[in-house]
Amino acid sequence: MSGFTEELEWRGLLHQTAGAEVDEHLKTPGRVGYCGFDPTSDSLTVGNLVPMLMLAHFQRAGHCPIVLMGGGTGMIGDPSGKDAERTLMTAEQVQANVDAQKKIFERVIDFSADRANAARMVNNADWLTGIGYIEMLRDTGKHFSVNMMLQKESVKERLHNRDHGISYTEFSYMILQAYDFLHLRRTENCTMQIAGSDQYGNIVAGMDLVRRVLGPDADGSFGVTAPLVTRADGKKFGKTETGAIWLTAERTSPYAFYQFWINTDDDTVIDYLKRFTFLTQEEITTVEAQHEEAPHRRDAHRALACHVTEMLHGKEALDAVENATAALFGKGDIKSLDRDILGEVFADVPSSTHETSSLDGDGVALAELLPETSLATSRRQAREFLGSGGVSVNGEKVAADYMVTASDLLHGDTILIRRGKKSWHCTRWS
RNA sequence: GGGCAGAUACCUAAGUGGCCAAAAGGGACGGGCUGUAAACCCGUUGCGCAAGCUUCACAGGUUCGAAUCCUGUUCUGCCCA
Repeated sequence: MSGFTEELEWRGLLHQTAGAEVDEHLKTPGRVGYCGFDPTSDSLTVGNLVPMLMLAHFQRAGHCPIVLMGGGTGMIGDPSGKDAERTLMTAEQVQANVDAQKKIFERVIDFSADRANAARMVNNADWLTGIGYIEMLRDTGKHFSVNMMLQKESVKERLHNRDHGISYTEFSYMILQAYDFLHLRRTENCTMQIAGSDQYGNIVAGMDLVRRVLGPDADGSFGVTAPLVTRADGKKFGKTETGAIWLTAERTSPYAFYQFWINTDDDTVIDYLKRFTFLTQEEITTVEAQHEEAPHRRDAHRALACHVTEMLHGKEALDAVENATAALFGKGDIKSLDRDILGEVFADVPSSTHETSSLDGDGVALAELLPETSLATSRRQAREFLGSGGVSVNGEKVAADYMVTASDLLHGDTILIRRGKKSWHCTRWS
């Protein structure tokens, strides 16, 4: 086995390969492989992390990764796995999203030019938008059999779905993606396509096109897919009650991001370490042993959250998040934190502002304050939480009839309230 | 186009004149046990301190009284064409 596929294999990132003798092909360093990403948003989610990391491993194995931004195909929309027709985006929107996503890729893959196998980023809008319709039909469409296209799972599903159907536009998506592979083969000598398992059909379509156009004598082309990431409870990976987990701080704070990983199920945490970090097999074995020996220390969870957070948000953000975590969940005393640390720790926590004057005299009943925060939606609910002893002020549990007064202020302007074990809210007073 | 069935809280779903703010389960949330787990146990789950108020697709009507009966509207599913 080649270094690349072997690496993917033990990490649980290898689902299928396409093309004969992939391993043989990959024994020669400097091969070129690509993976496509959809610029339908200005960010990417943890679900996109798998193909990103596959490219990273491809690069680490000595090959040359290409990130293909689907600026052109993104204007069409892939029917795979979508139950409804996509709304089309404007060229400007797509370009803005491409620019935003590039920053994320730079965190995971090495684009620095001085490296021999530096990663490159290309945008298929550059070649797709210039092609004439007649040209496309003559040179490319010719090689596709509609009968075969109708057999594809992604198309079939939509064909049988009377409510949504599939437009001619989306039906053509496969041709465009196949064309990408051919184009990259011609211009970059790219022989490899990497993607999630749902893209297998599209990869094969691309390989077919390359073979038909370049002839059977040309060097082969290949594909590698990763399995779907699963969760212990069977729910979709990367989604929480509050929504998807994004890879940029603007959409998902580093704190929330870290929390997402640290809350990983015991049953999957080792799998995730393999898939989402660059830790070596030995390192993971060590962590696994620690985890089995003393699960309450949560070494595996911490290692996972720590590595992934550092990869995407940097060391500085990780430090801040770990400080915050220690203060919020550890033994740390909230009251003794100095002003700057406090500000940092609670930067990502929901907050609200209030009039300091209302704290004068007897102060304000906590039952009345809670509905004004993110912690309770009504007074009734607030009393419920207070009654069951689920609320703390500045880290200390309080009674149901607790009155918040000026003496609770930390550094003169902040009062921290916690509901339950994990929900924090920061009230600021002025 | 014709016929039939349905629309109840976050979801599934009971309720078919007063005892209904509305059963049950799931989910979610709080407490306990723990490891910021899992499993398990307890509790809460329209608003209000309360009297009470606003809810059962929407709009009217019958009645002392409606989620429940009547009329119309919208939407959904199924069957025939």
